[in-house]
Amino acid sequence: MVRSEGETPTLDQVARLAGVSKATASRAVNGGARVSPQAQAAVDDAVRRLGFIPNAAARSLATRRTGSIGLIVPESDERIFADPFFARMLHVVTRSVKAHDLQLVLLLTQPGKEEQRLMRYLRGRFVDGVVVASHHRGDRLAKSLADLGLPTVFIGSPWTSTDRVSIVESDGVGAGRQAARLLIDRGCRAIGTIAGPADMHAGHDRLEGWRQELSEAGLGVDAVVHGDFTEVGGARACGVLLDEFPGLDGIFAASDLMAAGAIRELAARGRRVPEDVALVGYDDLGTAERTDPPLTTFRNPIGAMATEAIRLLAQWIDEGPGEPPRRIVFAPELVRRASA
Amino acid sequence: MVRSEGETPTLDQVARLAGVSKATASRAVNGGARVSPQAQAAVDDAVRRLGFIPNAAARSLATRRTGSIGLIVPESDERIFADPFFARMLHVVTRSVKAHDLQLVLLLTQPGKEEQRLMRYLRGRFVDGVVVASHHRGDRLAKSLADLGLPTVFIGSPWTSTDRVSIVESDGVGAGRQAARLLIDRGCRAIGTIAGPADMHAGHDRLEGWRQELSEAGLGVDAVVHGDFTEVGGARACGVLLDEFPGLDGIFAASDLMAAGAIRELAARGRRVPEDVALVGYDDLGTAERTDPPLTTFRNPIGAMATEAIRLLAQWIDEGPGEPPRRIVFAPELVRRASA
DNA sequence: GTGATGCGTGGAACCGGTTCCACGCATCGA
DNA sequence: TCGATGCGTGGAACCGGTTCCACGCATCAC
Repeated sequence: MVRSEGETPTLDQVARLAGVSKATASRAVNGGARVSPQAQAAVDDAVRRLGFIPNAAARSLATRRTGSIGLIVPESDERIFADPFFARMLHVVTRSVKAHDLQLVLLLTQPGKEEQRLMRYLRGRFVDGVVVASHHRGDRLAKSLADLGLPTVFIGSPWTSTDRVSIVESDGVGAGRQAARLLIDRGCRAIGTIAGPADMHAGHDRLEGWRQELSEAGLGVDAVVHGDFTEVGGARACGVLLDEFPGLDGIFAASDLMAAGAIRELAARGRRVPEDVALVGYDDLGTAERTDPPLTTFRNPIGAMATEAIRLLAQWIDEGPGEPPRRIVFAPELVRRASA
Repeated sequence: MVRSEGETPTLDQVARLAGVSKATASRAVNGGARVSPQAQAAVDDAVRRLGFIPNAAARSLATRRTGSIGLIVPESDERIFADPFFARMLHVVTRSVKAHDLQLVLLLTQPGKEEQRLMRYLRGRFVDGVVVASHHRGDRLAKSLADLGLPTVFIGSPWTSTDRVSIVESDGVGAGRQAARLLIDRGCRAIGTIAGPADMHAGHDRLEGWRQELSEAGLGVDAVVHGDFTEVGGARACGVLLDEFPGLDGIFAASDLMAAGAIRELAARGRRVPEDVALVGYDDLGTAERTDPPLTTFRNPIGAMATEAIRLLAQWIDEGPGEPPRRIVFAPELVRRASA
């Protein structure tokens, strides 16, 4: 390289070395529409010789684009790391973001807390848009983001419904119904559920579907305990459930991690799965195959949701929201194993 | 707010509304050195009324600062999520970065792969500096970053040693020595080790210390198997070790996760811990307390290292590297529990 | 009363790109 | 031969801030 140490070459230098104007150099660097082959070659050569990389800030300032998007996860980091849901999510998002040639900025925030700080960051236009995963009831995030006019896609429906953000979600109600139906069909008559946190849609919807199906079948819907999507919480919830409803013969847990906890608790109390109590989980992210017995569960379409979310966001950034913002629903797929 | 929807107010508008020049408005917005109380008040008021937030790109362009730093983790995402090391690291880094009023950009890359893409990003000056955690032998990262002139702090020593990056590390050799000494002192005479990956300093150093201490004590140093820092890998390594050296009465595992695997394998073979085989781990990030028996281990000073790394980096960004870049070593602390 | 000092201020240059627009030139159909 | 067309090009404005510097004015010591 020609340039001296430490100095970052500018487009001006490239242009001069290539013997063209800054304008032409800029065009050549960006794909080269309306640039003659000779000019293109000269610029390419100069870029190589100088080791030129466009300055991000300057480019952002002119184009009003940063080329990066934020992933907001309003969740404590303990949960983020404990729950395979997020690992899987991050994995897919990372890959998908690369495919669109974007940079991912991970924005971890405690739910509800530090919203000021986050919004200040977003107002500074550090990112072109955001994906929000794991929304909680109290959060005013959806409205704040919409007010900001920032392209936004939620994975999982936000509580404060607004028609100014796009949403990608899975059919939790349908899964809840299917789970209940499956337990009913195998002969269970006293069916309980370990629901997710009441302040999250994922918890709410699966519970709602379970309720609907049982009600229509004329069965009781009182055996409900809310867990926190962790294994320990699942075990505890299962204990509470069994104390109150000793005759339970079927349980739907809103996540595999909680189901795994339930299995432990059931084993500790000498109840066999599925002979004494049939168990259905939700997620199918590895955990379900490793429990004993392996869990009958629903495959959470995280991959599809995350991919679609990034696609929608990229499209929105490029072409506008496409009136009105979209809402896309994926159906979780039942995976039968031994637990029910 | 006065402004119309969707339009972002600029400093120019603030200045006009406050009846001062752009220059004065800028000074007032940034802490207000050399600004009269009246001007300050007028600007503050205008900022509030317009809802002004400085445009990040423009500010970056002028100041040559972005206010964000990158955390590079050259590791597959499975490991990142499986190993509590990273969870803890990310937790501390996040908090520490906030304290310095910086924004964290998480840069996950496969070790060795995609270096082109990463370096292109970094050359674009999206971040003011980087912290690198978990460096592998093959990576040319240290040299590339140094060549770039980007403020860089490694957590854990890089292989390609260069004096142009700062390093924060823990004393792995010392820990290895202490572990060996402890096993010798409790009477072990056939001591093996499940080392970390040979391509990582964390693996190499702890092994080296173990070797030194045993050699000086006149004991054999042949019982070495390399694991991959995972639980499954630890169990497998332990199996190999026991097959080759059935008389083993002490093992030093370079991570608690691998030690946990070793406990499982030992149990499966009917060997009691610590009666038949004494076991020392490394990390003490929760895993060690939950094994049966609880592990004697070393507290990996991740919190201290991460905090110090961010502090060094922030200082470097503000005041230059402070000839020459620093190297800081923390001593892991022995935590005695039941396994040895 | 005078010159030195210092503070608050605004004009203007600057950071490093992108893009509008006008212009010159070659090509083409009539 | 002439005017219309279109392509490649460069000058210059622009994105939205920060900061250098010169200037006016009040204060102060002598």
